[in-house]
Amino acid sequence: MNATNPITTALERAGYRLTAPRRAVADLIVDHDGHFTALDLAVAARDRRLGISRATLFRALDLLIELGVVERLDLPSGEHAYVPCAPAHHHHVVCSRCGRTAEVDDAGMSGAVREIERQSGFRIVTHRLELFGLCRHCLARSDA
Amino acid sequence: MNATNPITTALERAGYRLTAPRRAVADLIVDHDGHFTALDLAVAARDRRLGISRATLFRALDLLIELGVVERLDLPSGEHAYVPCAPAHHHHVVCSRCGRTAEVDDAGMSGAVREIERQSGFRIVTHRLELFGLCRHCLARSDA
DNA sequence: ATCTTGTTGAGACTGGGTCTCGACATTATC
DNA sequence: GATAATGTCGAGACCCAGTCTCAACAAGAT
Repeated sequence: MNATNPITTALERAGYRLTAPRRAVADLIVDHDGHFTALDLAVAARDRRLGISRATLFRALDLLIELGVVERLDLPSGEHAYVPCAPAHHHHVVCSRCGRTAEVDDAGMSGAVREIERQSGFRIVTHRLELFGLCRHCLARSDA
Repeated sequence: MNATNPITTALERAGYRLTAPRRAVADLIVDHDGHFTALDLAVAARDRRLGISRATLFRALDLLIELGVVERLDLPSGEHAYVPCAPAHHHHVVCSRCGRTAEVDDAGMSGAVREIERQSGFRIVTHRLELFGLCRHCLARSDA
């Protein structure tokens, strides 16, 4: 999976050195299906004996967030999680059961934002929308 | 400000004991203008020599969140903050400069949510929308 | 060969939040 | 009024997230 890892490619294209630890973190991330916490990553790294320090792990995450290929989520529980994604403005739909995520585009949000500016008198600069529910897969299973 | 503190009233109405520490936390919160962090509260409590332990402080916060009179915000920086609010579904607009917040209602969000359900195939159960920008006050000041 | 710069691991540190435990107050029960 | 059950409390240990510093090292530039 090394050759086609989109995270690795993004790092390379942005002019960062493609070091072994960064490559390893990128691989760990694409191997995850849904979202993951910093601890998840650390445990996975330890299990595979990758010898990546916590500092490096967080540094790599920061980098990937900056590049827009990973985003931080705030789960309703208050936990922080990370999710790999495409580097464009979008929102995340998170399955509360299995953790899978999907990205959705604007979907009429910009209209809502304008309405909110009118209501509040604020000038909105940025916003974050996170949606939680059940994915197709878990829906089908819970029907059965 | 004791008699009319809406947080105190909410606690009372929900059947919780109105103890001194809880009353104190409620007062600290309404004395804050915008959002505040757990640390802010702890420091304020220490400054006023209220003798409230951290555990009690977090317990009180949990309670208030459960009652819906306080909500947890996730600032873009990743910090957790709390904000007092009305116990109905709404969204928060946060001023990035002064921390003041406003509440806004649905504002066309339910339409957007339906559209997102269609796009993603998820059944959305809940969502969180947080908006960041400049409040009227800070806008006026930055124009000058 | 040397210098600069980017990256790393180790480990200390801060803050958020939870948990346990023993003490105490309140309320209900006898 | 005595007693038991329950709610709440403070202290302090504990765990996780994330940041920071520092010394070592590797790669590329000169």
